[in-house]
Amino acid sequence: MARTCSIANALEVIGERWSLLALREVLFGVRRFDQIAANTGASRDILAVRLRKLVDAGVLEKQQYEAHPPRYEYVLTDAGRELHKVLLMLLDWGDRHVTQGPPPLVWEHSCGSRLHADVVCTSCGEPVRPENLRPSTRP
Amino acid sequence: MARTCSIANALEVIGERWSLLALREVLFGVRRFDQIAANTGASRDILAVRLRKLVDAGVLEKQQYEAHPPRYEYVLTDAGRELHKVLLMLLDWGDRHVTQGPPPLVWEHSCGSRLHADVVCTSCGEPVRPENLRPSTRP
DNA sequence: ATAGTGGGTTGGATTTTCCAACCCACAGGA
DNA sequence: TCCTGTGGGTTGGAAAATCCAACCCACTAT
Repeated sequence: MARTCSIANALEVIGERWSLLALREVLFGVRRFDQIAANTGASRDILAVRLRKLVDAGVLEKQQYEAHPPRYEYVLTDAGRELHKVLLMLLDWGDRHVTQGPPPLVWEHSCGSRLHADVVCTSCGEPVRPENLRPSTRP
Repeated sequence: MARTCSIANALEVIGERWSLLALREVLFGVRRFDQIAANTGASRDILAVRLRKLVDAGVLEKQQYEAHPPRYEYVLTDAGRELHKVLLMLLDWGDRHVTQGPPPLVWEHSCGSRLHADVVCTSCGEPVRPENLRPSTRP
């Protein structure tokens, strides 16, 4: 039987094609269907399916911003905002190991510097390195 | 035109179905085709395609471990090992926002504690929060 | 009256994915 | 010798997902 783990569970929600790119756009402040479609390159029908699923999963919310005609825009829930860590790590990995040349997009941190993020162990404060971790299943 | 960014580039390499689960297995020390197939649930033909792509992309390497008959196992390259950060953030997000009940799988850090990771800004050392970052395109 | 906008939905073609079965080279046991 | 098992795949055909262009509807602005 396949291993149950929260990576697999997370990917059930956000692992389909276009989902993470749509969430990137919303995190960047793009809220509207047409702009999300244009900026991601997703086809409109699939994007509609993805956004519905993300709303159902509690990652996005539809907010009405106009009454007549009714118009909605997409905003992140708390759960959606927490995805910034996943996106940041993906961006970092892509910059280092996939993208040729300088990064086409950088993030700025409120401290004023261009953002470069480390993953550190909450207990000991040390940066996490792959050789220092191992999986263990719960009893 | 769609936005170019390293998130999209990264997803070109590792964003297809089963790729990240296969990499999770290799990071966990599972190296062989049959075991990766069993632990992920991927069908064998698709898994073969994914592993080939990951090898071509420089994320995995095939290493011969037996001469007659020739047998290979999959190991991570440096680029592949760097994906532990992405997987860790996905696991954390899944634990918090998708998985019901206690996490089915936890990681232990070499410092002895159950791993809980923070993302911190390399410059100022503060934990990164979504409201403190914004995208900026390079000139 | 006409054009444009926002947020979709529809139909049909194309691509992916799934699944079970098969293959091949070799090893071990009866 | 024959039979069984293992590791790492490949193949064929059915089922599902995706792509694309076109359409729709309610409204606003010109």
